[in-house]
Amino acid sequence: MNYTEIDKKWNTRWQADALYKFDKTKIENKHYVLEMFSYPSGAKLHVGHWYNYGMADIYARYMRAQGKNVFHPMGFDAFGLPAENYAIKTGVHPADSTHKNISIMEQQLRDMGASFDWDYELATCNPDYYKWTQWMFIQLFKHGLAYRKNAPVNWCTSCNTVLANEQVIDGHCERCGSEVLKKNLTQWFFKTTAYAQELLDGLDKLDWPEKTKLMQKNWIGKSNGAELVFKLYNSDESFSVFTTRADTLFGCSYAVLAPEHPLVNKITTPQQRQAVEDYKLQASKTTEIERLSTAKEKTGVFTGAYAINPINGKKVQVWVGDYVLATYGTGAIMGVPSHDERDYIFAHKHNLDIVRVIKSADDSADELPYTEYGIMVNSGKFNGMTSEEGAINVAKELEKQGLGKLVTNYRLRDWLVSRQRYWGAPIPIVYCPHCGMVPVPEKDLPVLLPYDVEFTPDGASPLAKHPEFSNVTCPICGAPSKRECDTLDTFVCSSWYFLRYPDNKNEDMPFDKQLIDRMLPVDKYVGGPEHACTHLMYSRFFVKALRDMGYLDFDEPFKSLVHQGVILGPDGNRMSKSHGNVISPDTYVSQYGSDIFRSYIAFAFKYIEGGPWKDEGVKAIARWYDKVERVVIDAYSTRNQQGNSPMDKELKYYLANTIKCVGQDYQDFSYNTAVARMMELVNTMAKYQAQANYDGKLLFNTVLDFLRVLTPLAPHICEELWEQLGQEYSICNQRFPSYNDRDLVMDTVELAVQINSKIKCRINVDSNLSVKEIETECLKDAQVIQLLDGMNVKKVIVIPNRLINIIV
RNA sequence: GCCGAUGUGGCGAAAUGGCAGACGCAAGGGACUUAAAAUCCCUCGAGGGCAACCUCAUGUCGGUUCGAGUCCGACCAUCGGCACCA
Repeated sequence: MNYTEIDKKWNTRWQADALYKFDKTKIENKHYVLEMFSYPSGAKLHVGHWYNYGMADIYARYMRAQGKNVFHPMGFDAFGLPAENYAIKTGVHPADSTHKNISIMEQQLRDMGASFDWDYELATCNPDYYKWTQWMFIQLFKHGLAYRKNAPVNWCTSCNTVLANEQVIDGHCERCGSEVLKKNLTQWFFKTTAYAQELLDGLDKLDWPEKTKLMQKNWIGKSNGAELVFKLYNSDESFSVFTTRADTLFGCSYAVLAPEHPLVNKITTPQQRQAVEDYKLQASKTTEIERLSTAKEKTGVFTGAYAINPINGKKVQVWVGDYVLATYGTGAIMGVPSHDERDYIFAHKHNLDIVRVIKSADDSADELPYTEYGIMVNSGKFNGMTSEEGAINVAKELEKQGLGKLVTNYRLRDWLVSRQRYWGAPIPIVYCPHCGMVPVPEKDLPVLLPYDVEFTPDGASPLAKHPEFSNVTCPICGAPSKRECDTLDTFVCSSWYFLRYPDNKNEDMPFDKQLIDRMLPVDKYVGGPEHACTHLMYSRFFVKALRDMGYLDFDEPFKSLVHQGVILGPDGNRMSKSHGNVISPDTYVSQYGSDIFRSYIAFAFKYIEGGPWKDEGVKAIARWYDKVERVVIDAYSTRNQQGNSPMDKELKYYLANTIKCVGQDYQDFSYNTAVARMMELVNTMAKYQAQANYDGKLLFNTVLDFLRVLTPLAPHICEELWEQLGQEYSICNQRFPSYNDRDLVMDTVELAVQINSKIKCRINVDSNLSVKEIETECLKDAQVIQLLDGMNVKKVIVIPNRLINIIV
């Protein structure tokens, strides 16, 4: 069989016949299968694409064969830095390179033979898409979920743009690896923190990998504690600190404000001003990396001011220190050196008091700092209380005096969405000298991204250098105004694309609510785990926000999620040009065809784990398909042969077992075992054919069912064989076969016989015997009697279909 | 440092607490062939024994159990995530 020719033959026909067309009239039976869409790079599809799209296609085809109305769209995440950086390097405009890449990649994806319905294609860089991305922004803005603020933000020195918290990995830019600085800038944020609790609670109900849910949970970082008010000594000013350990408040001997804390300037005494100013300057110049590398060193400067410990009225020094984060809690902490490691180091270095106020229950482990929970001491009327009780009671006591309250804090920050780059969706806001921030009226959307822009990155937004774009009149009062010239983070575009697919041609709305409420959530979402705290979190935020604004009626975008593993280079490193270890699927596909290639990657790896590439087995899979062809064609030629064989029962068993196991495996993305089961069946069919005078009709029917089972994995080959067997087009419309439970039961079954848990022999018993009967049968067995040799049988454990354990 | 995952033949990997290594690859032997390819058959965790068989083996050490790759505890190694989050 010429596999590459049949790829073409059938793929062309399937596309001409629109075989994978989603039936919009039967939404109640829909099954939405989605793979994370891809970035249109100029390169050819790589092994990773095949691993993601090819393998998920097996699932999609299986669900089709189960009678589901499968919705399986594909599109492109087309805005973003690579195209822009490519443009800076080569001068090719991002719009041109992107559109070209999309058409190349689309063709490659079509050639893959996956069951996408291309009618629903979308690309986020097209105005008819980003019009609605902008619309989303405006809705969020109107509901107070998009806002602008000046804050310390992450600045990538090489990309010349700000980054979201989620895009900073170990102090480096996730995209280019350059160092990230903290800068105070006015930027746009989405209020993801408004949904912190719901994002956390919703995780329980999701069929997602536990690991991923845990990552989101940790990222959200809920922590219960208290805010306590410290009044400044001889002043009307005060500040709050956040703590989870209000039980240690009696041990507080100082307080620290973050360098960016607004109160620092107000309270610093003239004598300390110079030192504090110097310290602040130095802190602002520190990169994330430097802060991390000096993590253990606790620097700081005394402000000269004193505050009052609210629980005991003690006067404590107020310091500035960069180990306190401006962006978490209140940007200020109480220093309790005796019971916090960092405070301990800080106090030691700066000669501050260390007062023990918690004791361990058993008087052991009394070294300071003691950071565990324990019993309160030196704490006035709270003495003797446990830390758990104390943390709540101290806060409640202070609450009575208006000096404290219990609060919950989250580590999650609001999502920074503006970028100082060109190739993204413009933020639809106008700044009017009279009216302030004005959203672009919806009828004027999209705010088109102009083509003729100077997009060399120099830290300023490229659009600001385009006067026709940036100069507008205020939509409200008509006064000359300026447009917002930043663009949106591409993650904004990808946070709602799954909502657009089902209604991708809608010109009046981003999507029709009636439709979307029936089409969503996505039933099976497939993509890499690297998006755990970015795309997957942002999308959940979008759905919840849209729900609260009344645009849809469900809570979660992705009901069930599967992460594919990563196929590494043969050297065990991630495939990359710089490692020189990139494997191209094309070499294999052009030699063996797409079915054999995807069968190989299905068989050779555990799907969710992946692993280093190796290709020793590709030939073996090709050989296996040759064998399949031989067996199938032979079976066809003997289909009318009358006869019977002692193997009839065995053949039926293997068919039933294959149908059962492979169906389950397809559903579980356990493709390697699915292939193994089908190999067993083919081996059995071949063995059966070698029998004299076998039942040709039985074999032929077995072959037909086998091809139905194999189709999701190898649709082209199966379609070709199906035709050769004179069956009606198309096998892709055939139902997945069912099996008879009776066939799964063999007449007799071999059981291992253990004596004191050691296997001694095996016996064959009738498979429908009860546990009791098996025991009797076994103890009657001559071999067993001999092995027992008159020993005293204490107990017999029978595990049906497995073994018998005789305890003597 | 904290959280999580993983660890099984020469290799990829299988195993609802129940015969460890399914299914393959590679390797070796054989059949067919003038020969090769293809195909088919056999062997294939380690060690011991003429043998029927025996002993040891799922990172290490313990534990629970009639029975542990699987459950529990401690440790080691690798990978991933978070990391001054008060």
